[in-house]
Amino acid sequence: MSSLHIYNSLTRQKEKFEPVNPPHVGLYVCGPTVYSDAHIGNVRTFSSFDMIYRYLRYSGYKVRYVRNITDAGHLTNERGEGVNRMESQAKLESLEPMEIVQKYTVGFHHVMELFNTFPPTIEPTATGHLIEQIELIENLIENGFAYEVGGSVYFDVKKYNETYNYGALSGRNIDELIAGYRDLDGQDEKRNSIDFALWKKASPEHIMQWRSPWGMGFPGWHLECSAMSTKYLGHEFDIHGGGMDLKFPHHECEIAQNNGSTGHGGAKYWLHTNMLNFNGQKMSKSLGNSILPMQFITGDHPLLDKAYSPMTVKFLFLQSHYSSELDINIKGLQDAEKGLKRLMDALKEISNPKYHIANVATTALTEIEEQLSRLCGECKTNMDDDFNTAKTIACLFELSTIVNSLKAGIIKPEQLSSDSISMLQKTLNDYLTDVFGLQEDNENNNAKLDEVMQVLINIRKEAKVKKDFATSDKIRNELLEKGVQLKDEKDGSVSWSI
RNA sequence: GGUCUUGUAGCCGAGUGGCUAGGCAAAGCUCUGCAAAAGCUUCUACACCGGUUCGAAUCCGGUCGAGACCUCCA
Repeated sequence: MSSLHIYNSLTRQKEKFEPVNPPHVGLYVCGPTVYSDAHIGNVRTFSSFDMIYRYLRYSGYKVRYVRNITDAGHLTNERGEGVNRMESQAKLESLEPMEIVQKYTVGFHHVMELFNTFPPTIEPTATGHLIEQIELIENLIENGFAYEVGGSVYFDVKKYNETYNYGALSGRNIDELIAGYRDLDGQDEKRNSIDFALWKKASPEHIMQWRSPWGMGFPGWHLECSAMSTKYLGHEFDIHGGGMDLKFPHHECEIAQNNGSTGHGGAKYWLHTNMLNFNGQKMSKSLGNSILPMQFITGDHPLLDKAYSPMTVKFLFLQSHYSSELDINIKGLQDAEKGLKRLMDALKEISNPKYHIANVATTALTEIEEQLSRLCGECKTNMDDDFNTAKTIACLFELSTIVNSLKAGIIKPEQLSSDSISMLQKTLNDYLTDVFGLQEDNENNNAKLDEVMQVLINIRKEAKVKKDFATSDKIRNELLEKGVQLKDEKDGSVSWSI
């Protein structure tokens, strides 16, 4: 079906992508915890997986894309007294926990829509799958990989490691982990410091707690993803993704839970997207320097010089590889804005019907056609190589140069058959629109505004005919001050853009 | 401390041992009433020191620097 190769974190090498059950592909991505606003780093991760989802579909796969919503809250401190995140934030804001969940879920969806990402095909919540999670724990206890102590249940990592390899994904070994934990106190109930909670007993004041065979409590941090990926994608599925920061312990624990309960590790391929920095500094909730997506869009942040559209930010992401760390800064945003405009202008230009006239194909391909054909083919080759969007974009820029040369008359229409023109248009459109999910900022697509602009353009045209350049320049300059740029095109027409 | 990643031209950022990444910026030219846009041209780098090789940005070793995870985070 395709020659896609992806870098598998589990094996630490690039592998040919062979779905368990083609043409179907199961994709699971660890979603957000909805107890605060999603920040721009979250958006990078989910945009990356959106691109992956889109490209898999574009390649002909039928994808079930599951991305969870974590709404149950986790321990802030696994060794400590078990503060439920959802609950503490709720008290702070005097809201019901589920109100917070609702508020931030809606906000998250809104942001993802602004960034033009597709919703997953299933978006399960942790609280909606407590039965499955409890069943999973019972299963693990039965299989001897979990033990109950005083109303809590822990995963027995040492026991697990006798049969499986805890650390296969993250490259850690349990002896070192135990050694590393030694100086930390409060390992009261656990058999070993590295054991992790599957179910945590809740104290009476916890608002979010549920009935279980071990008493009232709440599920452990890693449990929901195992339960829900198994439920919707099966014991063995194709791709599991998430941010690099989840590799350990979260994904390592997930694999352990999967193996311990089903005998299978879950996903065949593990993908990790890398972190986003701002001005060279790590962006994180704990450092308090995270910029919210809406702040980019409004420009309302002391570190930003102006507003940047979601598409500009997304394009900046796509210009680097998903597995590379990316530093976001003003210069980069400005560059991305210009670069994206160049590509979108080229797409708009080549979509003009005037290029799509029946052109007789010559028997031999012209030099330009050969170059064009090569570039279009390379887009796929590059994407098949672990979703190399940066390289693909480089090809698209080169295709744009062909479009612009055509527009400028440097390349003559005779040099390109209508098939070549179609291929050029299709490639730009497919990758920009379908695979990358980039779109025109809708300000440019207002019909009424265009009518108004035509009035101004006509007045200016008349002034120009009369050689009244003072008036014509006044119109152009004052519009520019308002952020609208007029361009006198080669063919005598005038175009405008915001 | 442990595990891992990384160091590429003014900036960002791809790079499969030998062939121009690309974008932005800068300079020149062309086009234009002037602009803008666009086209062409120029600027050609791989932290440092060794090694392997006919040949290394790419592989290996070391040094120095940066970062991530090990603790809530995508």
